[in-house]
Amino acid sequence: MQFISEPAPAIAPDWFARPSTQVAPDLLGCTLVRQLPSGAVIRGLIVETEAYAPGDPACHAYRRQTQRNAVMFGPAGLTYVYLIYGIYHCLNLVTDGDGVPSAVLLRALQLEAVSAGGDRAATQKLDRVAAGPGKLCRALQIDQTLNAHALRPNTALWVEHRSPDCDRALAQMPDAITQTTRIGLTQGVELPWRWYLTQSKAVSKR
DNA sequence: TGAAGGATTTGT
DNA sequence: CAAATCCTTCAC
Repeated sequence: MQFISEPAPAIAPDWFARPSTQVAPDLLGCTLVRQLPSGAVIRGLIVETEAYAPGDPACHAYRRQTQRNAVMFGPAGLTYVYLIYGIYHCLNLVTDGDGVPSAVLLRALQLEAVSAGGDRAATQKLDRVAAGPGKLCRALQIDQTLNAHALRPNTALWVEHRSPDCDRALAQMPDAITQTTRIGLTQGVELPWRWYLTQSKAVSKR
């Protein structure tokens, strides 16, 4: 079953103004849209997310507000992009109310095939290109210059709602979404705040 | 001012 | 399992 379909309405900032643990699973099946400076557009279905919340020792904002994590304390609907291990970038979407530091990490996308044309090998390869938070940002050419970006249609980055078909399919199938623990953390390891589309071939490894 | 370490990925 | 690689954070 494929969830990719026609462009759906863009998600408004208010939609993100809920706890990250609610937004994270709801983002599955939505489409992340990146418009490059050249005007080229890359679209990908969100297939894996993680939530970070207040009181969560793994959250960058756990200790206090700093210059880096400041955007997480702000209003919902903004991006939080940071550099990890000096090599990769990670893309978060800020959630919850103003003053409540929380966000959802986008861990994997199923990229929309532009001209795959039923090529099995090409499709399999495409499934791995954005499978992981670092690879996702590499594929979409996302770096710190996109930090604190407001998600709005026809800007550099925005998110579109699930298609009606996708929404229906996820609602009908109880096991369509898997909830489990987060990856790569040293703290908050036990919290089951990672979600992914169970059947997706584009989720991150490990 | 310095040192430790990280929400990752890749190759040995 | 260790390297790559650099920015952020915290300690002194």
